[in-house]
Amino acid sequence: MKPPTDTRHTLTLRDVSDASGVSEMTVSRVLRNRGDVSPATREKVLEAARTLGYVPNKIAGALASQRVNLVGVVIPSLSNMVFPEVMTGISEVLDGTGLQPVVGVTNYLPDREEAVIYEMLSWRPSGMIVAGLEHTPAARAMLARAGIPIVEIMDIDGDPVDHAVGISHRRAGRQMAEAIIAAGYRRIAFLGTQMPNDFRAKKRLQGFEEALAKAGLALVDREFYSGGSALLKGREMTAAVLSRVPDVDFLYYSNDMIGAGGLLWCEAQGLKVPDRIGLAGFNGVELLDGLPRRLATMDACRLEIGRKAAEIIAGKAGPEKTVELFPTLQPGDTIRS
Amino acid sequence: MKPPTDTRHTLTLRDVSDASGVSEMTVSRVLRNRGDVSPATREKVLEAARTLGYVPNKIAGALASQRVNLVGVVIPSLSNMVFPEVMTGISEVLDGTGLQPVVGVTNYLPDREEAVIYEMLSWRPSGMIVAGLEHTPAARAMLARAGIPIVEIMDIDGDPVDHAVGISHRRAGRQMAEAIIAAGYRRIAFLGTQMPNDFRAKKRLQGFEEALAKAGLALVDREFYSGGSALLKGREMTAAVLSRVPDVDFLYYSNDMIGAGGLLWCEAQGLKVPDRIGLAGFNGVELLDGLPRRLATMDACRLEIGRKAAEIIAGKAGPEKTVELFPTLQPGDTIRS
DNA sequence: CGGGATTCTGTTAGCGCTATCAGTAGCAGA
DNA sequence: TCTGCTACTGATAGCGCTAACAGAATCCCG
Repeated sequence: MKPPTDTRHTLTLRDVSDASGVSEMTVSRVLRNRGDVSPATREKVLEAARTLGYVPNKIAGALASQRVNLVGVVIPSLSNMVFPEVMTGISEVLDGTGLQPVVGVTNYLPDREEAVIYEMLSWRPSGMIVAGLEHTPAARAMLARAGIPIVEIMDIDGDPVDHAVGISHRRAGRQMAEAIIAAGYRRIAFLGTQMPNDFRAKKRLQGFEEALAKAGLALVDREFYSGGSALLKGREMTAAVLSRVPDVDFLYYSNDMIGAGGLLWCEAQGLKVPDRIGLAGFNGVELLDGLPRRLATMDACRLEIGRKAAEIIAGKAGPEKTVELFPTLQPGDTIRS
Repeated sequence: MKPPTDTRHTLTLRDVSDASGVSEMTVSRVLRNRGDVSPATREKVLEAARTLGYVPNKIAGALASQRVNLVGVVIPSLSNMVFPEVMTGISEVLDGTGLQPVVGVTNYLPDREEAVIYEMLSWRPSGMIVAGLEHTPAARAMLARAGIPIVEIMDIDGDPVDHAVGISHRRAGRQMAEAIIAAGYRRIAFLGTQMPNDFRAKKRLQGFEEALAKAGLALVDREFYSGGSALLKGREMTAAVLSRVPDVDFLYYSNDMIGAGGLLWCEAQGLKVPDRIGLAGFNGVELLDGLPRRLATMDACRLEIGRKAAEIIAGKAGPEKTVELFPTLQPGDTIRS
């Protein structure tokens, strides 16, 4: 066993093979734990690899074996609490499988999404998990002919490329509206993000308005925002709505953060919640547990979505193409009962 | 120009070359925008690539060119607001450069970090950005001999492998303590995470206690938590401290989320903030803007850290090995002035 | 109008690894 | 002793792409 050659070129299998006196092939086998190698040889090789500080080149390995242990995950944003939790679910399941998630962020921009998908596919991952069902035609086409499992997550109201795991946002909106109406609220306003490409928020609003219409009602006001601290925006928007429509009796927020901001504002104003005014959000974020009063919400099954999607990629799932999850309404303390 | 061959094998340069009647090399040149190609040929090739739906194989390209446009980013967690903002800074700078960040999450586990670093290095990225200065010896060694720029971020109190960009957490803790003492508080408690591997929180506490000691003071109480909703934990811990030490007059939290929880709790209890009791957190998270009263905090320069780190990787920075940033203390409304 | 530059395209030889198959021992059973 | 295994190791041939150079075609200017 020769001493480590300390030249400055990056190490290859060849260096380990030289150092341990066996063929490159045998080193490769040891390092991948594949095929039979005698314990003595194995030890010798590991020792050499360790002292050299050898790190295999997966690029070459992947090219040779036509196998890449990467799973592309394409999501719109990391800064709202929802996707990190999806990631947690994905990691949990992938952890044992040798598969590794690689995250790409699109900022809700379709062109950016297309670019990210292209970039990821060019690394020939073993699977792709993409948020949403709406993509550019080119992106859809690329995914369709990639020849790997594709899972579109979060939403099932639409036509998936391959697999889909998620909830029906339209139905979620409808359910919330029904609960609100059943609780006797009648002058209802909507407060949400001004994001042309947040299709899921849009579908929730659609479902919500459908259910209102069915009950002969319509939104008495709506208010949109974009950017900034969601909590703060929630306060501001709530103030705006209440000054425009003082007798509004329910505020439906497109997400929990602005809802929480609204709730804090109402409390500070001394408005009686949920009697004088009711509130509801969407997502079921953990943050709500810490608020003085629990905001009504609907959990989006984020962890479970991540898990199921990863199971499909890992080949641990059944043959169903679409997995629908059912969010539960958490009435909290902001809808009267 | 032949019609697309619709066999089910994945496309290669060869397919595009066949379809467009030029050599593979020329196709490669067109697709990478490198070298001179006549406009006519270029158009022909692009057309063929487009209709075939060709996606280049970066694995092969990277192996051949010995260049990988990936930057490994290793961070402990995605679920606290701090790292997403660092990511934003990184993406901002990397966006124009052709470099792409790849995120790995360690959950504050050193062994996990070592594994993630190994995995990433095996893809031969162009650079690595790693949170923190504390790593396993093996991880440090791998980074040191990877032959690529390494940037350790967030913290500069220690010995970097290569570059470091961050703030001095020890100093941050000290500064906060000095401000608190100057404001006349004397019975000070600390509330933080029970994470043996959150070295930065630990350093802040050290600095904090040093400054207290210098003023002849010591913490009157300390309370730790792990897991769960930070906001909720903040409430619970605050309640616990106040019941144990009723005359405590300042609460120093290791992060803004638990601080916010504590603040909400104090308000709900009718405790006079900041006269009866003062509060401070750490991080400067956007969320605080939405609270009824602004928590005193210290921003951690997250965006700027991300930007500077990316600039170093992209070769857009000066030669300095360590970049120290200086957080500013934001007294908010929870320290008396 | 010829030498040399310029523009464009093709040929060749790997990048560092793994799949595949071909050995070489060693050993049990006939 | 020979056959037939099993256990182990090595030689060879790519994976799909790009660097580097070589050649062909065109152009420029004195």
